[in-house]
This record gives sequence, structure tokens and C-alpha cells, in this order.
Amino acid sequence: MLSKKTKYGLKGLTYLASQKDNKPVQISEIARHENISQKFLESILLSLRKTGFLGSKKGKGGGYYLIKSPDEILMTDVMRILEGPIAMVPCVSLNFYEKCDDCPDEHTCSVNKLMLKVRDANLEVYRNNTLADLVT
Amino acid sequence: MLSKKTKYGLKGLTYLASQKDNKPVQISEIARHENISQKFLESILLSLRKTGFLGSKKGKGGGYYLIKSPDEILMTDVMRILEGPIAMVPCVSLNFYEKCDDCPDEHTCSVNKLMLKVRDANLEVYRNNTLADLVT
DNA sequence: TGTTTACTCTATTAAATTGATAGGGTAATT
DNA sequence: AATTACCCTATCAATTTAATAGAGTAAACA
Repeated sequence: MLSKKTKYGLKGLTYLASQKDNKPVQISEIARHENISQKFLESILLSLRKTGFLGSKKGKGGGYYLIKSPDEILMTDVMRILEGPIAMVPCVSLNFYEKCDDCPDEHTCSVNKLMLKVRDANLEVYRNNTLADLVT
Repeated sequence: MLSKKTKYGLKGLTYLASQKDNKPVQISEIARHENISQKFLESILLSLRKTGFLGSKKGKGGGYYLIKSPDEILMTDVMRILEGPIAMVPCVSLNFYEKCDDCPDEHTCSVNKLMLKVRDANLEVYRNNTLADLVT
């Protein structure tokens, strides 16, 4: 299942990307428009700012805005920040690799074998989609 | 993340598929060989029996065995039983469709748009892999 | 027939995660 | 100086996950 965090994060990014200009948009406006808990969204946007996707401005007329152009924001990067590893098991993860406790040898592991294919299929999708592709 | 339930289930099925004959194999043997909690594996194999993947035999010389040939067991079916919906959001699920609470219209939803592609990519993998493909 | 074997079922539980909420703090703008 | 709106920490209920315990039952075999 996709976490609400990721869902809300994607919706927030899309909302920002669909703005005409790149003026700051208030959290409250995004939350209202997307039916999202404002406080929860706050923490999500904050993490997107800290990881270099968003900029923010305080005070009146402040809010969040995209730092890069939507077509430069890859879904691989967004998903890794919001949802974590793209792989379903750590032993096939490119960015979060870890050995399984129970597995003596991952090269003969059937789960590893299947999940490698799943990982590649997902990467293919995320690599070929940018934030621009999510905007209708 | 892939749940342990699914992971253990796949390993159990693979172990059964790699047997020379199709004689019943005891839970304890599978658990030992795959470093799995026996009691947990019990409940997993039970659910695979109830859904028509496995047969079981009680008493001495009893155990679990595959009902169908490994190359007839599609990963789509196995994954749906063990892990649940293949889709990451209910609104793009083929077998477990549900409307999202917060979404007024899923046809204009950016998350829906992306997750449709992800679902299709995953289905492609699961449809083209059978249990036979997991056996080395 | 009686004993052993091994699956079947129910219940319980600890730990982790998720999603949400509360409330005060701080920087920037007007 | 006052207001606006982001920033940060802490807390919490609900859910899910993974594991464990223990008693029950059907089948095999001597």
C-alpha cells in the first residue's frame, strides 16, 4: 500500500506544479484544495524542502514553491524520499541494500529472483515519469 | 515492503516445487530448511491450502504438497493471496477496487495516474512469472 | 484398537508503523 | 510592532505485523 504521506506529498507537489507562476503557495491552501490534514501536510512539505525539492518563504505572502522545473523532478527521487526504498526487499535495493537475516545466499533465493524483476519494472516507471507527467 | 508472510509463503512454495516427486513435505522440514518460524509458516501454508494452491495430508508421512504444476501457478494469484492487492492504491485495483475518501475525481488525480502505470508494470511481471520460474 | 504423527484452529501478545493532533517558537514581511 | 505563515517537538490512538502457545482432530500404522 502507498502511504498517505506519499499520496499527500505527490498531491502537494502536483498542486504546486500546476500553478501558473511559481509564487509561494500557503500550506493551508494546498490542504484545503486537496482535502488533506494541514498539520500532516506541513511535515511532508518540510521534508520535501529539506531534501531540495521545495523552497519556502515565511511571513505574509509566504508559502512553498518548486525549486526545479516539474519536468526535471524524477519520480524515482520523489518516491525514495516520501515512500522509502523502491525495492520490496532490502536485498534487491539499489540505494538501501541490506542482507536478509534468514537468507544464507541471495543468489539462490527465489524471493530475491522475483523481486529483482519487480524492482526493475517499478524503476522503469519511476525513471520515465516526472512531476510534469502527473499534471493533467 | 514485502511482508514476511509473503516472503515465507513464496519460499515454502518454492521448496515444495523443487521436490523431485510430489510427496507431502512436513511443515517442520520446510521451516527448518528455510529458517522460518514453524508456527507462522503453519498459518501461511494453511491459507494456501484453503485457496487451492496446496493439498495436505495428516498423520504419519503427511505434510503439504502442490496441487497444480509449478508452471501453472501464476505469481499474480499467489501475490494476491499472500500480499493482498497488487495495486498500491485501491482506486487502481482490478480485484479490490475502492474509491478514495479524499479524491473528488480519480480521473484528474495525479496519484491515480502514476499508480495506474505502476500497477500495470507490476502486473506484467507477475503475469509472466510462475512458480516454476522461481525454482533455480 | 491404541498410539503416534502432523495438520488445524483459536487466542494472545509485543513491537513497530501510521496518521493525526496540539501547541508553542521563530523568521520575514508590511 | 504586529501579523503572517513556516518550523519544530512531543504525544497518541489505531492498526498491522510477526510470533508464540496450546489444545484439538484426522489419518496412518503396528
